[in-house]
Amino acid sequence: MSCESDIEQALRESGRRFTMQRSKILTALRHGGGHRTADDIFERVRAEDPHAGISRSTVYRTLETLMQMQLVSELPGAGTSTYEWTDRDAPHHHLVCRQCGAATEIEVPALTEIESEIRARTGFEPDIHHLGITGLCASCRS
Amino acid sequence: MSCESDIEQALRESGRRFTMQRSKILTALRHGGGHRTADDIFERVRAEDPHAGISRSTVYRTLETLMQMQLVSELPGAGTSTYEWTDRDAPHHHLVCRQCGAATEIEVPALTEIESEIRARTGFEPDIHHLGITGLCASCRS
DNA sequence: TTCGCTCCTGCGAATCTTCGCAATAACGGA
DNA sequence: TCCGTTATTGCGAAGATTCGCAGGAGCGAA
Repeated sequence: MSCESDIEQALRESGRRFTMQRSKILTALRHGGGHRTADDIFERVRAEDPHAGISRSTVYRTLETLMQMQLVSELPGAGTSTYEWTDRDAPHHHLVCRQCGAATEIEVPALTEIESEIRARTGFEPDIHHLGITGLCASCRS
Repeated sequence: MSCESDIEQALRESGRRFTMQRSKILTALRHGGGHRTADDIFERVRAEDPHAGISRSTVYRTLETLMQMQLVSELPGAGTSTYEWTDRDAPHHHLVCRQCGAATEIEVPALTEIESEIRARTGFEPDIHHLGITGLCASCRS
């Protein structure tokens, strides 16, 4: 799932359509790196091609769609959420400090077992690829 | 942490103040049961005593404060977040379907081990009492 | 009880996000 | 290539949440 045509196909297979707007949002998100806000993406797309019409609604709706397809994940933050391209090969989680708001990434392989435990017990298929875990960071604890 | 005076003390000990507004919000949240939206709480407090001034801002700020104290937890939802009183004696998590939005509760004792693993590895003190896990529910899978 | 330091609150404005609707455009089939 | 179906878009409005500021009120100390 790295090249754009794969995504195009994934969209088609799920009965969705591959549009110019989606393509640009995708690019902005994947090549923008790291965490981006919806507005960030909106401005980035608009800056690249001022003539290309794009609206904030579309950005939000596209992000919603990509999240449903598990290609993108959201990290709720104070005031504004950020979005991140999901790299299936390097699943990681976020530790978000409830005091200072700082977010750091972490890998927790053990969560995979919990994933299958939940699936077996409830029939619910959890996406434990990208969890937002709140807590108190090391520096705020002191 | 079940009686109101305990909460009053907890607030004081952390340098905060116990106010009329906080008391009412607390009551609305604890006796309202289950998941409540901010607006829900606002209306509930207002209905109980129309003369008591209370504003939406205060509801949001109080919820923020109570979350920092880990007395309340938030469950982000489509369009509106809901808040729930945290019962330390019965920790549970939420499985939220990314398709239909349905949320069910579940207990996952194994998460406790992960909690200490993260603490040991990073110095970050995670709150794994109340996780929102997205995924696909049993009925949406078929 | 009074005083003073701060934390809290209300208000209104700003921001972020969602929604409804009519117009548009993608995609499969003829 | 042309057409019809229907997902998607833009727009503007509505709803949800946060923010800044000035006034008000807790709570500890005297």
